[in-house]
Amino acid sequence: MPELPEVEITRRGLLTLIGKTVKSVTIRHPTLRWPIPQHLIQTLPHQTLHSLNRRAKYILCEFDTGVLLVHLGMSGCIQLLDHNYPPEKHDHVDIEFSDGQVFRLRDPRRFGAVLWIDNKDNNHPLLNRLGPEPLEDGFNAQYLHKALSKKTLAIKNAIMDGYIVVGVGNIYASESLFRASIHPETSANKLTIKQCEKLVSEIKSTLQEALIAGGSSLRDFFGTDGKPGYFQQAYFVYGRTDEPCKVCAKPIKCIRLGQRSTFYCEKCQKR
DNA sequence: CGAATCTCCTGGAGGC
DNA sequence: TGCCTCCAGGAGATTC
Repeated sequence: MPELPEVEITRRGLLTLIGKTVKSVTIRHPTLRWPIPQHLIQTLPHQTLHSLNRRAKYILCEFDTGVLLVHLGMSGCIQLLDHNYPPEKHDHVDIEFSDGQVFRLRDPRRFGAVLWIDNKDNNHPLLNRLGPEPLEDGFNAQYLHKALSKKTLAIKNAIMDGYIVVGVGNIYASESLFRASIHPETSANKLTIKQCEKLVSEIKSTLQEALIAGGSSLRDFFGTDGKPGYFQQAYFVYGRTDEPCKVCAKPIKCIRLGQRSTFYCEKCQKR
C-alpha cells in the first residue's frame, strides 16, 4: 500500500515523461474514489507535461491548461510501458504520449483518484488545508507541539491526520512511535516538547530510510518499473503481533485505534 | 468544534 | 478445489 516514500518513488520514476506531449487518453474503468473526468479524453491530447510534483500522497502532473492530480489509494501503481503492452484487469487509465510510452494506472481496490484541476481553479479543496510535508523544515518540534496542544486524541491518530502533517500512513505511524518510545494511545496534548523533538526526528528518518530503500512494499505495490521495494524487512513493530520486540524481546502488541491496526511494544513505549 | 465512525473496493488468507 | 467469511486500509464524508 503506497505510503509517502512509494508515492515519491513513483513520481521520480515518471520524470522521463516531462517535456513529452499526450497523444491519447483511455479510461477503461471510470469509477475510482471519485469519477475520473471523462473530458480528459478531449482535454489532455496535444498538451505537454511540464512538471511532476508531489503534495502529501498526491502526484501533481502539470500540463498546459491544468494539473492532473493522481492518488494511488492503497493498491494503486503507475507503470510506464510501451503502448502495445496489453492492459490487464485493473488497468483503469492509460495516458499515451507521442513517443509511444504509456502512463498506465492500475488500482485493483479503486481507492485511488484521478482528477483535473484547471489552471483557473486554484486552491483546490483537497490540497489547500493540508499540513506541512514531513520531510520539510516546516515540520519541526515547535510546530508539532503547538499543533497538538489542544488535541486530546491518541498521538497515533494525530500524526495520521493530514491537517497536522501529511504523508504519515498507518505503517510509518506505528514505526515512528516505536522509534520515539511513545505509546500510540498517549493523548496528543500530553507530549512534551522533548518527545515532539524525538517524534519529528523519527518520522523524518523513518520516511527517509524508506525512501532510500526504494519504498516499502506489501504484496501489491510496484514502482513505475514494476520492481517491488524492500523496506518492509526493517519493520520494528508493524505486522509483528506476538513476535519478540527487536529491542527488548517482549511480544509486540496489536490494538485497534481509529479503526486501524496499531502495533507497539508495551515495554519500550511509554504513555 | 473536535473526535469518532462510516464508507468506498477487491484480493488474499483462513476455515471447512 | 471451491465456496464462504473476514480483513486490510487512505482519507473524505458523515455523525455524534
